[in-house]
Amino acid sequence: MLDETDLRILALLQQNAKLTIKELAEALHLTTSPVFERIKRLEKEGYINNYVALVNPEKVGRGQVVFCNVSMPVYTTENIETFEKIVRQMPQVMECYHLAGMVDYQLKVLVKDIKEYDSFLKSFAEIPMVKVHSSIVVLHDVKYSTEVQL
Amino acid sequence: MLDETDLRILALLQQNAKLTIKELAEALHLTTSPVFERIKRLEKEGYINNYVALVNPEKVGRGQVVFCNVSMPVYTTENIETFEKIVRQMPQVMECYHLAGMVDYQLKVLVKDIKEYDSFLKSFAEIPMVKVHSSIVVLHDVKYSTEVQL
DNA sequence: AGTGAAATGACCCGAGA
DNA sequence: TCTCGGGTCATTTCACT
Repeated sequence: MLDETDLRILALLQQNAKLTIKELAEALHLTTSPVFERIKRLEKEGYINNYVALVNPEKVGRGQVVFCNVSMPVYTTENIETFEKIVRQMPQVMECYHLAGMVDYQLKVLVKDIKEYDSFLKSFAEIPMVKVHSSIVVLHDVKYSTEVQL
Repeated sequence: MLDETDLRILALLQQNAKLTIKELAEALHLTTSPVFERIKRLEKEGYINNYVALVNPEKVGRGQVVFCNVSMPVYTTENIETFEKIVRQMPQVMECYHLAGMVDYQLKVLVKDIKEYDSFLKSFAEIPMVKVHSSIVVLHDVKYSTEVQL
């Protein structure tokens, strides 16, 4: 599937998507054509999902992270589907995972401050199939990376 | 600080960093020069941290997410600094937050499977100032977004 | 799978409103 | 701050190895 060159391309583009094909080619001791074709292949085959700009949450007033743990008392396929669809549409929810634990879901929510989290929770309480179990406030971010180990 | 045009540029680049300045200019009914200058300003002033390729974790054998909750029994500045430095260097740890809760830290760990998480935990156990409190296995990902609400 | 070259198009920087 | 125009450089394709 992937050879050493592909992995190196992925590693470099995960760190900096603005690298030019020429720069990548130099780093890999190749010309631009094979690098170009490999990138297109990695995109087409789904190794690269997307290229994005990472915005500093603090600078745009979304510096507070809160984890929201919710449980689903009536655990049906329909409830699961409906809830997950709603969550995917909530812009404050950056991440959501279905857990094998005491609570069913964990949501990572990005807000301006605790006051804004309070109003988020109120709107969240309208969703009938889940119950908020607990909220955990983040004191500070230690690490945030989008770079998958290869 | 930021006007409506800046916010629209940030929103678009968060969704797709491969948009050309020309495409952005068309979307905003401007010419390329002001768009170019605004982007440079947003980068220089720290609104845009980075441009990255998002790699599909499943495709490269890192499809299993596990949350690792750890506590720090001896809570000193030195222990905090040392631990956070170690964590930032661990490639399996994608995210780490200092919490205001029952446990002191939550780590989001990306591994191939539970077997690999087991070996991660063993190496983690060598770190003297923390104690693994619990591990929560993810059944499936519901949402993962890097797009901050503007 | 790779090279090298050539056309197309994007980026970037002036001058000017 | 914006528009316009042009020089420079990157991307993309193609013929060949």
